[in-house]
Amino acid sequence: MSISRSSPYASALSPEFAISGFLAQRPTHGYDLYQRLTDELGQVWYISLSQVYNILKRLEDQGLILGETETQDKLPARRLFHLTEAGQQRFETWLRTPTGCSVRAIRVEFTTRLYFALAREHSLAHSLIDAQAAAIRSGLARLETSLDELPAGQRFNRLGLALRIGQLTSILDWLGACWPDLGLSE
Amino acid sequence: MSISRSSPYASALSPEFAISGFLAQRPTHGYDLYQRLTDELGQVWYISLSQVYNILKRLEDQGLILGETETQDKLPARRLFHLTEAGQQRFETWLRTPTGCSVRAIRVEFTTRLYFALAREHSLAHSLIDAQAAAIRSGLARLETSLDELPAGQRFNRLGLALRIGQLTSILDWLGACWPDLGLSE
DNA sequence: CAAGATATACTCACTGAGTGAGTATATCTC
DNA sequence: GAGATATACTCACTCAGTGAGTATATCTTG
Repeated sequence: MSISRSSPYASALSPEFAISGFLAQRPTHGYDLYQRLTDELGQVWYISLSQVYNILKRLEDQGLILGETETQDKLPARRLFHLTEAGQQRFETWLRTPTGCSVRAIRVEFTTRLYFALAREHSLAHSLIDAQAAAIRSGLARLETSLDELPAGQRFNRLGLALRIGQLTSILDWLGACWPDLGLSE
Repeated sequence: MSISRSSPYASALSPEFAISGFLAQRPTHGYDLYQRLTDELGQVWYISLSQVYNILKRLEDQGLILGETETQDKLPARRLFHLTEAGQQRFETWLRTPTGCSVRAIRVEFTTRLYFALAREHSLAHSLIDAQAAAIRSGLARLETSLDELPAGQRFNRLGLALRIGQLTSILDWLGACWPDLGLSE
């Protein structure tokens, strides 16, 4: 019911904020959320129907969403979920906070954030892109320093670092291109 | 004890094969495995000590490894693990099977495989790199086809695909450079 | 030389990720 | 009229990953 201990996870590695985002647009039920996730964010999240229900259950237990059963004439009953005050606030905060510098986090979390920012206001999306690019540039600088400091003998760790640097650089390029790609250039 | 149902996971997204790999080199205990993971593969896997023990427990339950308690004079007792026949075979198979085409899988799984291949025989590592590059090239071709087929209206999914394509391309570059980087050119 | 940090070695209980099978009805298709 | 597909959700499970706790031995430092 309530959470005495806050979640141990960064927890943005699951589509829970995507679900919150859809619910922020309008209340809806699990089945529909699943469809929207696969239709609109299918290239970002690969998720199963039951996973959607798992997340809904957790969010409800944590008091971030609330569901009410709605019976229908012919079709199965369904539970309409909406964000609570707490859930709304959590989502708004998330929407404006830039992602950390892990490749996976950017690939899925930032992309999701961008999606909802675009649906909200283009200017928000624009500032998110800029902030994210800045975060990556500083992350890259740190990684490059680590690489310089890693002794040449640590061949394997150097290789791993080089891979991460390449990945981040390619994300940076993508960020630069994504504004025009969305057909919104200035 | 035994597993009636085989694991539902691709399961190479956890460091279990890294652990198996160290055990294939010589039997050892959890604490040492943790240290080797962080020292030698620290840029690939970021793992906690208890997670190592979790994995050891699972592998033992699945009959892939076997532990024997060894008491020491002054220091705490420890459990020396070694691969069973099944575990040995599983590792050898894994070591020779190229990774799928997900960015994360390549970043962590392939890199781990390369590490153990290098420790074994350079020629094995060489053929792994070639096979992996080929797998990525064909994955890239598929993604590019999908991108062509995605209607222009699906802006967001197109963007997601473009990101993945960029990531894979950068991995491909890295693969091309990694042989010389290891100081083993030719 | 005693107090405290660090190293050795592992256990336990927990939350959350993710899967797959199952349930039940309604509508669409051939 | 039979069978596939769509709507809508439940349940039980395995595995990922964290954080706190236990207990002893050795190293460090004032």
